[in-house]
Amino acid sequence: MEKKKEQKIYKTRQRSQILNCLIENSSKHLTADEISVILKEKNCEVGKTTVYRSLEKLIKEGSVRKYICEEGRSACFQYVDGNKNCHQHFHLKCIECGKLMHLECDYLSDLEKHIFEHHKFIVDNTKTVLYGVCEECSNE
Amino acid sequence: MEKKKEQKIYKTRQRSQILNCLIENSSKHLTADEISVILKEKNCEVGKTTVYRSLEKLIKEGSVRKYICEEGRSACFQYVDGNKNCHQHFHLKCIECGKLMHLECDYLSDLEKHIFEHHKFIVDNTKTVLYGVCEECSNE
DNA sequence: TTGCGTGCAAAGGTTTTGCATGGCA
DNA sequence: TGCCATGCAAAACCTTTGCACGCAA
Repeated sequence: MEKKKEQKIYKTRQRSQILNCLIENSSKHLTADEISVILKEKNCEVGKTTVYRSLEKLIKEGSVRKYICEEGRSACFQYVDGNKNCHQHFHLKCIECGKLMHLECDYLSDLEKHIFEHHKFIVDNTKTVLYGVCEECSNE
Repeated sequence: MEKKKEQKIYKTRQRSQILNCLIENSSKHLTADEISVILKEKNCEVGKTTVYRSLEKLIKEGSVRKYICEEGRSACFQYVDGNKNCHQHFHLKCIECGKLMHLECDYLSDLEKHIFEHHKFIVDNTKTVLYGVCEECSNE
């Protein structure tokens, strides 16, 4: 059966601190390890296993997204506010400095439409990151 | 010194078989492990270490590209014919069936231009893959 | 003969799993 | 009290590195 039995979700110190950390850093992609380090610095130590398991649940809930980052050695996570329509924009990530940019732009919304209409492909910008070099880094 | 001394490249059985394998599968993204398995099935066993080291050199030469794939557990590699201008197109990858599509399309070349002009970001479509769902999979 | 290439074994790094214990409801 | 959550340790993966030997030129 596809039906997975509803599981109750308990509210715990660890889970709220992980979520807080993601919210405070919602302009960035964080790795599981970075989350763990940030929390440790705040004296809110949380085991790595717990970080991974909490992220998994948050992803299922839809409040966090998982990205595959440039170096591919580790995944990155980012909070997305379910209320803001973060589905409507793309992300650019600089391969030099790691900066992440959210791109709100009509042209890009058209892109999705174009690809769907002309190439019959439904782009999922939840999973898509455009890699390249940002302005500052390209000035070097 | 930045100057790295020119290294001679030897022609070996392993290296040609790896390259052949990539060429024969140039419509797909292959992981290092998949390459190793394909070669084993052809009775051309090549050590994994060698696969990784050869890929590294092919990437430097520019005849192979490395992508970060969806599941993020392993990198994917793909042969690119230096003569065809593979820099001019994007790749779409279906997250359901794994199919990879090459998108030759003026609209998309404009995309790069747009992002550069309006957002000051140089997209590297060598590293960029658009994820989503292909036509066949979306019919299910 | 020279020095790059190969492959085994081991190391390194990230993520997952098993299991006993902790803690929310 | 019932169950989910936590965290340690260990396993599972992917990739890189060290080293001795193989082999192209």
